[in-house]
Amino acid sequence: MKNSDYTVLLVDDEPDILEFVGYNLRKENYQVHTASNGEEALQKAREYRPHLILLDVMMPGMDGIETCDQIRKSPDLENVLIAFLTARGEDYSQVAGFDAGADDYITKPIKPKVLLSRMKALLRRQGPSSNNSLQELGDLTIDLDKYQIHYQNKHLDLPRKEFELLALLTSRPGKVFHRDEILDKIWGNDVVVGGRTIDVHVRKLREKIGSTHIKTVKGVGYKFEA
Amino acid sequence: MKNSDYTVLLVDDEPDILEFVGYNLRKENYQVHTASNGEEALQKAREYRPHLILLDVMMPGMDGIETCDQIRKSPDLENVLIAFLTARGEDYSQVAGFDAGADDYITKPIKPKVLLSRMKALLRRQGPSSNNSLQELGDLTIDLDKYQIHYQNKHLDLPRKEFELLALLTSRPGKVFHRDEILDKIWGNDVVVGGRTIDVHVRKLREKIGSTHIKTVKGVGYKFEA
DNA sequence: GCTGGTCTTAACAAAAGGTTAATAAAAGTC
DNA sequence: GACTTTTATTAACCTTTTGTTAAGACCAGC
Repeated sequence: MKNSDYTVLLVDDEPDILEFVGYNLRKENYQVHTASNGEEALQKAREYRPHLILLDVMMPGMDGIETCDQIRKSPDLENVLIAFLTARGEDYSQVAGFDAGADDYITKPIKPKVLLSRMKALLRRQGPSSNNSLQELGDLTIDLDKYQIHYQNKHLDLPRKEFELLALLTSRPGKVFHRDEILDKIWGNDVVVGGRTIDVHVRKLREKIGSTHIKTVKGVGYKFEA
Repeated sequence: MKNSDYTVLLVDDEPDILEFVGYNLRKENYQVHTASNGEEALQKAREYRPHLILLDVMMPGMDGIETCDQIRKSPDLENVLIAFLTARGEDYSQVAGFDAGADDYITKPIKPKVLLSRMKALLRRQGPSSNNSLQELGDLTIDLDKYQIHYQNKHLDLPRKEFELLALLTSRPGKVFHRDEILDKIWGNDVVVGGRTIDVHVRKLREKIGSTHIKTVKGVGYKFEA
């Protein structure tokens, strides 16, 4: 895996740092995005899915620790690497940082060689792993491989039929699936089940992911809405 | 995973350091072994298979960098975590250390809180994915070459089928493998075995590595979870 | 050909999931 | 507003799938 395959999100409120570090990273062919505060960091992390986030601790508004916390709480981001940047010798925040789930801690003033070495070590350890069987729908993430969904920061295993039904509906958000269509796709043409079977599964799903997502279209069928 | 599940090898030529750091680690319930030079470190690393080696850089004879190098060259040890201990501000050796394959770099004087936090971060990250013939999954290490696993500080030889099954499941942690898929990959398309064969192997595995790791997804198959 | 571990099978037990049926509620029709 | 049709909700029931066990078949190494 080459450096150019890695995306780094650089977060600092000082433009000088963004420029200096960004320059050094780009020189090594890393894909670099920047943010200058915690909120922006979260938003860009979701947008660009970086492999590594370099996160300044001291920032106005949401500081680095809190940002890190938010990231770790977000199921779709919880596996990203996070390295803090901070002034030397702040032992307390160093500990707090690791407790918040940081993977490394790099002291300012930043020396490019040291930074790059540490990054290499971190990224090497991470190894190549990516999950593109994920389907993201707002607060709901569906992992087709794992038969698992993330909802409100929780992982939830679903029974087979429920999962298949949800996966079907979410495969084309907004589209109404006729009851017959659902029966065909999930039960098969030949299998005959009673009229209320689908409803029961829908109900169980609604119990788990809230009743707003799956909408009834009377006389027709069901649809998923984000 | 508790601290007491982790084995740490502490290497320094100064007895004071060994005692001071050793005391602090043991207080946190880590399993600690010590060595006072590079040769001893290598030998004890092979003997105890630590999760983490804390390695002083400046030592008489074989220094830390070279020791690290030797460790990384040794196939059975190449995946162990290594953190260097050294006096502050030696940037050159810091870079050299990472180049030699270190995972972290901790400056003396050592502050127990900082050390413990860094260790925690390192050990936590060890969990997901690494790509050699050794696969590390938290408290479980799978050695594809040796048909052997390492679980809770013990080496365990597994029968072929059990091992292959485990290796398959852990090749993509979290992914559900359908029973058909398992049969295909381990028994081959053409071989026909009875319906309970997989279950029996799963049961034996669970007997050996605990029942939490391998999860049943009813109607679908099995998955491995750290 | 023994021998000891490994693998498969078969029978039964247990669990989990799926379906049904009865009833209530809601939406559509006239 | 009364009637009809469709969907929601329950909980009990039943089916399917998996867990467990022990016995015997298999196979490699000696």
